[in-house]
Amino acid sequence: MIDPKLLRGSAEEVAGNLARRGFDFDAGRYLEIEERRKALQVETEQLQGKRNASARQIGQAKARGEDIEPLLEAVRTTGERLDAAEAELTEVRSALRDIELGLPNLLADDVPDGAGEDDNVELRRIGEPRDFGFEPRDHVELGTALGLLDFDAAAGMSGSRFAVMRGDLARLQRALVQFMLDVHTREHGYEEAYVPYLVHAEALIGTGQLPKFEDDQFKTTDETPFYLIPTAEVPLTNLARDVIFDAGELPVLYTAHTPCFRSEAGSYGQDTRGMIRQHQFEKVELVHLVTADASAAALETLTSHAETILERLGLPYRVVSLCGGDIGFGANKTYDLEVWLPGQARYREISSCSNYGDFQARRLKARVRNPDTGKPEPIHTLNGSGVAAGRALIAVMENYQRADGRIAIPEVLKPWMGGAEFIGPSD
RNA sequence: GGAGAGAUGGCUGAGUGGUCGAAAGCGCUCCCCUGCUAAGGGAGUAUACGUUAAUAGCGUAUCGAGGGUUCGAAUCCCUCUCUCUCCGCCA
Repeated sequence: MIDPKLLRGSAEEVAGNLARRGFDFDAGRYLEIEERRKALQVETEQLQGKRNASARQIGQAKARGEDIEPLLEAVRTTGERLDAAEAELTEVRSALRDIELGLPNLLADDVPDGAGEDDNVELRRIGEPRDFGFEPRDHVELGTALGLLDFDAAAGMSGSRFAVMRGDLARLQRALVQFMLDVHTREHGYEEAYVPYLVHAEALIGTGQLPKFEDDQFKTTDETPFYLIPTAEVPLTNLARDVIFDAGELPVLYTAHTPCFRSEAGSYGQDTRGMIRQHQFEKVELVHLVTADASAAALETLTSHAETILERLGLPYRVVSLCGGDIGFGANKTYDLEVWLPGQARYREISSCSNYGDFQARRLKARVRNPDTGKPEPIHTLNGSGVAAGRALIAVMENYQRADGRIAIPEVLKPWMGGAEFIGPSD
């Protein structure tokens, strides 16, 4: 949520910033409703004050044993006027809230201009795509040939966009998760958390997935439905809900491994082959809760933590700064890490690291006490994948494949693979 | 799933219709006193919104959430959520 004070005071500037995303914010209409709200609120509060004063008088008169009937008569109309004003105020407030919840975050100044994916700016490339000396296969071919990856079985029970993994391939994904969690908790200072995978709508509103992206979520049919988390960002960031931190408590760094569930509405035909885009996938998530002045630097740190994983795995990748048109709803700035996939001969997103500024914090009422003023102020939140395990698995399969179809095991994963050198039939 | 009890400020805990945003204690902050320490005295100590140059005042709201009764609700009524105890079930 954008600071309402900023919206009121600088609606046109806000509209200008949001236009960089291709988002059309009708500042004039917003200000009109806001004016109405202000007038109604003043009126309502004056009437409440009048009513309170009268009630007090009546109480005192009654205590003195006086006749209160004339006083009651005097208040009679106040109540009706108050009810009417309150009803309209509620309506106007709700309209304002709908607008405010629908507004994406302001973009940081250094976000590149552009309309879509093609306008993203590559910042750096790390590692060289390997020269295989043979035509590299994609993960579907590799996994299926090994008998460890089975889309048909998954389709039989759950339909498309699910996969079954077996044996050493399933184990390799677990190894990736263990490796990532250990690096982040032991070397990067994160606290590991185990969190709910089913959350209420409020939690998703807090992080910005709702109300705008209802269609992307899976949810239950309960009267108050549960939503399956699309990312651990949701439960981890919600840990800060309604919290007022002392300045000394920040930064707080959380990590968690969870499955993620996405309905992938509107992505029909995209990435239908393989495990790139699934309804259910595993991810290790990183979340930072920081003070406002620290968030820009924290984005660099968080991104470097995700990069560490790719570097240790020996996977070639590049870092891209998303342009205004491609950046997510709640983020003010985003770096994507894209890993090289030999099977597709292109870089594909494996981590997205974003600074949300105070956007989520306002929705969550996540605050920090300013040590100078003593007043609570919104914290800043950041999150990034560190990294997506399903896609990391694909990347390892494709980058570590051998001519014989077996898959070498990256050095750092061997402790979790029983010391084996490769996945596949032994000779 | 069944039965019962509860939810009040940073914490403990009073408060069953009227000056209660809320006693008291603890904690915390500042000041005074005291030649260290301990003890003592005083003041302050929620959040949001509005008004405002103001983190000064003033107003409004908030005692789990939402609705209702009333001139007036922490207090009465309804619905919901959560916590605790017991029973059942269960990994």
